[in-house]
Amino acid sequence: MAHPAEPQRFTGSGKLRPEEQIYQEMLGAILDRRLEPGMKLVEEDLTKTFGVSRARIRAAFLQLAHDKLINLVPNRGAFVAEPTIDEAIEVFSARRMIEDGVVRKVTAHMTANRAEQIRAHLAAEHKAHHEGDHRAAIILSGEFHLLLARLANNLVIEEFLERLILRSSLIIAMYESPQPADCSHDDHDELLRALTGGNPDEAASCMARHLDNIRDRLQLHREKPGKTDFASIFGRQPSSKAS
Amino acid sequence: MAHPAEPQRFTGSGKLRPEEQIYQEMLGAILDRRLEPGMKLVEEDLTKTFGVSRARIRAAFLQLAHDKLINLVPNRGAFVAEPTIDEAIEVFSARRMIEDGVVRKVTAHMTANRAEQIRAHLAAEHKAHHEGDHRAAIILSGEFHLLLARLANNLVIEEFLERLILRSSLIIAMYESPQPADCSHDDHDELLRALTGGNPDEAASCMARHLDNIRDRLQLHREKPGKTDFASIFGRQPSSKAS
DNA sequence: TTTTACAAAATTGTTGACGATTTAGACAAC
DNA sequence: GTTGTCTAAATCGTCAACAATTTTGTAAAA
Repeated sequence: MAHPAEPQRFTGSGKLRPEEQIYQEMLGAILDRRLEPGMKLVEEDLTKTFGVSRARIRAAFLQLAHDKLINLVPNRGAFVAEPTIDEAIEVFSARRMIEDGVVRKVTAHMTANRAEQIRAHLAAEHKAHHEGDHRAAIILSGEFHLLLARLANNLVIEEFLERLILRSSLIIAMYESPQPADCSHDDHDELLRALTGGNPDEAASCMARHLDNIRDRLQLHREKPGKTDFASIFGRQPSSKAS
Repeated sequence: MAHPAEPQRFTGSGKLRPEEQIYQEMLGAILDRRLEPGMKLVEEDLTKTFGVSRARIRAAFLQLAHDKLINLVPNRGAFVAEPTIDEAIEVFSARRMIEDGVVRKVTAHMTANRAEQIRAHLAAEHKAHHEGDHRAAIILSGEFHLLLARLANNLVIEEFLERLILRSSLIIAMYESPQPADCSHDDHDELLRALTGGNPDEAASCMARHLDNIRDRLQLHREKPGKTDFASIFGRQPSSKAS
């Protein structure tokens, strides 16, 4: 059940059609927060940036919208998605479900080689954290979860989790606490111990705790400050004119 | 945590942009097998059928390709996806993982009202099966799983499972045994008992058995007959000319 | 009969332009 | 100071035509 070489990273490097190229590029930008929630994405600006036609940009938009990473508003354009609180809760709940199965499978099929892969990744995480490279730390933290999914040997799950991790990235960008308190790498250490311990139940509960930690560290109680949010006050989205 | 009214069905009926309209239409066609694996989808034919421009068709193609329901081959066009055996195995494996979590959640939060919803659906399934309406039976069978996902109260999971069920539909179309032996509605009965029994472990193992049943009833050992498949014989895709 | 070469048809890929809608700014009225 | 109205700019939505590629069909050559 070995998998062929595939673009397993967010930032694909192999030669792929410009279409996919742009999609990957924007994925990367969302992941490390160069694209912030709510940003307007003007088609013509993007054409200049990437040197392709509008049709190409449009195609990339469709893909991103399908993953809920941007919102496509008719006649208004594309905006980087602003996940609601409910959405955020559901995303983390979904991750708990998925990753529960993932860690169980990984625990059950652990080998020395796989353990070493995880250890190597953790080393990179610690290094980034030690050097104060916050951006790299965030990206590596996401890739840790993706690595586990890959070790679960299921491309379907892997791709799905990749999208959820990207959405998580947007959620964290919107709702993170003032003080980062990014101690998740400790959770990851604990996770490694559980994964190699051979007890699926323990590994699963460890992952559940970890995801709850991330979620609880967010400020999922009030809307993003900065703009008076009538949408939440009146319980409707501001997009549609009165019907 | 109530959810707003949303298009929870494959065949959306609310007024939506023609763009989405076509997408939903083709989803429906795949679900009840009017579109068979491998069929060529010519853009201009579709424009006449739906009365829209090629750009629209193209946009719909992108979405479908993103869900792995069609293949987009450069300069050759779009083809209804032909899931490989490995893909089929992974899809069912993924469903086992996801639906494990789903049934556990549904079991834990079962109410009289929810049980009644399931019962009503099962009645419809039995009716279709009794009347020999094979097409309706297949669709309802898929929607049973989707109903459980909806009762799990997580739109993320629900949408993901919807896509997996559609892929399953293609897989079944490719690899089903000569004799349908469509006794899955019995499995669904058993599942209802487990779900209302209050024991999550039992419900989960029941669902796992059900999905294994479906998978094992398929002929996942040899390629689809009918056309000599050089791609599998020589282990390479037929798209590229000799390099 | 089989293979090769070439031309014609069908199909996809790309571009640019035009119309429709929304947004931003200016200015008058209250 | 706020509100309402209008015009101009920016931006998106759509379409049709053209170019590039692939597929099909035909006929000549081995």
